Amino acid sequence: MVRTPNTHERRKQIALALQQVMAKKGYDGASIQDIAAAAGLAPGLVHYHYKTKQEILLALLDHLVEMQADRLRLALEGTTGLESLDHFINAHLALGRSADPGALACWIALSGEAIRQPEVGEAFGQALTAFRGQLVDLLKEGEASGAFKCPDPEIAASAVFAAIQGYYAIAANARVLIPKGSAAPAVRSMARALLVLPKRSSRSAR
Amino acid sequence: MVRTPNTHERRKQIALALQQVMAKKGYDGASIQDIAAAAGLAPGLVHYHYKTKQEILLALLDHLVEMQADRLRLALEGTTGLESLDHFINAHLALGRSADPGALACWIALSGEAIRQPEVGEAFGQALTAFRGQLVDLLKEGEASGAFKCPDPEIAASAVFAAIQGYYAIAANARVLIPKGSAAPAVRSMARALLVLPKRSSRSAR
Amino acid sequence: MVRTPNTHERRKQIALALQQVMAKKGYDGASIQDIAAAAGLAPGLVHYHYKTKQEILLALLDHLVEMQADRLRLALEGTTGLESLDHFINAHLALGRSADPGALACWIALSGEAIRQPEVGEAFGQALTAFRGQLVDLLKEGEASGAFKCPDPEIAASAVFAAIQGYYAIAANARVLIPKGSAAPAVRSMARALLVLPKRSSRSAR
Amino acid sequence: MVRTPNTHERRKQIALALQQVMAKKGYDGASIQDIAAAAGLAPGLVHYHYKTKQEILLALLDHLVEMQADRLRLALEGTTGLESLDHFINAHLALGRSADPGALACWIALSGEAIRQPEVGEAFGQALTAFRGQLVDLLKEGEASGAFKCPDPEIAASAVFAAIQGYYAIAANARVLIPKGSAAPAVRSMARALLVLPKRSSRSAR
DNA sequence: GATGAATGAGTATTCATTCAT
DNA sequence: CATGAATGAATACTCATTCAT
Repeated sequence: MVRTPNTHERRKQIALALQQVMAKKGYDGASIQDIAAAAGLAPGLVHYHYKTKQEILLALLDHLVEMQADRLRLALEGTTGLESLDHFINAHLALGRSADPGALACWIALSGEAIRQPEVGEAFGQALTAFRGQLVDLLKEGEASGAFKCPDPEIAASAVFAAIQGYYAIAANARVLIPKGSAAPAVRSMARALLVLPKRSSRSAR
Repeated sequence: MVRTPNTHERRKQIALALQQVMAKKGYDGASIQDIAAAAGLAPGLVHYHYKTKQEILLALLDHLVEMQADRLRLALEGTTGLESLDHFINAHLALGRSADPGALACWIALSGEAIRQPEVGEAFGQALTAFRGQLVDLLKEGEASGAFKCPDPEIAASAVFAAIQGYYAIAANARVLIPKGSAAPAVRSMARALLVLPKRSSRSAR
Repeated sequence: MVRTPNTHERRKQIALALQQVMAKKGYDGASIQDIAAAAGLAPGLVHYHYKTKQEILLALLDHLVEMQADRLRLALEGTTGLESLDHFINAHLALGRSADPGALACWIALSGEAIRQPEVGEAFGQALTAFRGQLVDLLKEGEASGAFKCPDPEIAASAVFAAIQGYYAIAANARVLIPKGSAAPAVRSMARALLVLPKRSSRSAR
Repeated sequence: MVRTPNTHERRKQIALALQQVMAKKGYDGASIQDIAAAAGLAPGLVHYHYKTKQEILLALLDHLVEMQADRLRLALEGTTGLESLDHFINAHLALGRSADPGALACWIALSGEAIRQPEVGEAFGQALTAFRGQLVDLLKEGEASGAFKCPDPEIAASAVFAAIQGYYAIAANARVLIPKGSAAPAVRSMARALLVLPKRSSRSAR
């Protein structure tokens, strides 16, 4: 387990370098030389750690998913019902404001690569599925706990998830179109349209 | 009258060939040779009609926008108030089902190119801006006509538009995640959460 | 003789367009489209009047030679002996100052093309030979008329001609290296070193 | 010490290959493939060592200038006054006979490229300026040492330099026009016309 | 592990030339 | 004569991948 402690580090280093370069040049535009330079490594070393360029992309996807999952775990900790839902939305829409400025651009670029590279497509699809799955679970739990009713959790989860992904797309390409700070509240409001809330708690969360 | 025989036709032909190829291979993956082959033309001819590959992409974007605008015009004809809003949503979410099968994939690919190619970014941003602008107008008109109240049309328009764009992203990459036929109704429901409707018309349209 | 009066005009027009473009972009850099544009003609028309691009170059060479020959004829008219020599030098070194600003650059470019294109090489060599031949004749005549003695007209002609051509090369690439107005007087002085003048006429001409 | 194994060598190898090809096909005619083939290298390697084709041309110019400078240094060693001048002339006019058979043709081709490629123009102009500068210095020293008087070293240097460059141009394109072995003596004679020599040393050197 | 030189296929773009109208 | 669309070969340059050291 402590064998070649370097390798793991190097791999992450390279994946992050791809993120950095890809955010500005896209996947095709990010040459191995670019990546190596961004990582401060010799070009030959990249292919020592990754067999192909695609492998780096998949590793980056993993990394992005993990980061997001961590953020989610933290956000959902100790929450239930509506609060869980709201925190899910908040955590996701924090992507644009997060530490990695290129993560958003990479996500959009990944979405494009996913269409043409089957392996990427599958991995990306799984990531989407997993996140949406959490949302479904969360809605079912909310219903089970009596926090709210949700006539069709599958449909509701997809809709909320779509709203989130859509804000990503707009934020990446035309940030001006999103009034500052309006994304999360708006999605939270819209989400409520897909639930039936008990009588007295109609205020939006935070 | 036969003066400019076919140059306009050829340009459209080439742009459509790009759409066809790009849907499967992405923008970078669509070589000029591929495009020419898809259009049934000699490779050299492509650059006779378009100076650069980017120009073809911009022409394709124009085409996609026009198609969508036509669809919208048709859908909005003679409608007002809530109906307008619903038809806007329906028309947009028809993209996936439309005649051009690759249009959706191209739209996602375009969104990626928009990030790295400034010219594309501007054009794509303008397209987004224009469509969202229609939504804003529509909400303001609805309010003016008393069909509903909309506390903040800018925010509401962005949110609804995000949901639409998000469905695009999911449809392109993980269609299974969207229960058949659920997209438009879900967005219409969510839209209502951002409006204040008069007493008795709370059923969804269409 | 009056048959297709247009053709002759068109050919000259095209050759001059080549001169114009070639002066700035060189021969390879001058595309048929460029030439056509400079001549204000449709691209297809160029190949109607000239079978190949090389033919235009040869025509341009002819034109340049004719222009220079005209200038020479004028300059040498009614002169003899030393005066002829001096006027030959003056006329040639006027090239840089002449009406056609690109002629000099074209001449240098031609000299480069002459090396790789045999047909151009032959034509260019003939042009050089012809001009130097005039110089030889002129020196022989001067000797015959007793104006001066010239031990070896072949050698002297080549040397004077080289000096002239060398000024072309320098003028085209580093005009600053030539003190204003110094070229012709310097060559005239140098030429005298290859002659034996009678006692009292050692002043320079013009 | 074995750290930068061969990159410098490769660059020279490639530049010399350009010289070889360019002498016969000119600069535009020398394709990267040609150059690689002439150097016995894989095509891709050329662009590994040089970013652009122009860079190779500039390297070749440097090489040619260095070769010539070496030849000059050797020729001028331990000489003064008239002898220096004569050796300068001799050394320059040895170019055609030198080991590199294509050097002359390349020089002419370079002169053409210098006109249209600004970077080449500057470098070529600097080379011309440097060589002529040596001539100016040499003339001033000769005057300072009392070997001869030179009323205007700037003008004289340009004239002698022009004669040399002119012989290049003629040698490259119409060698027959130069009687064998006549170039250097002729230029030496002409050079004297721009000097005032002390009474008794009117024989030519070498 | 690490280096950087090497490979060779791939790509956008240019262009002389042809040709139907 | 004239047009401008069409052709297909050529070219500089890029790049993922390999490999000797």
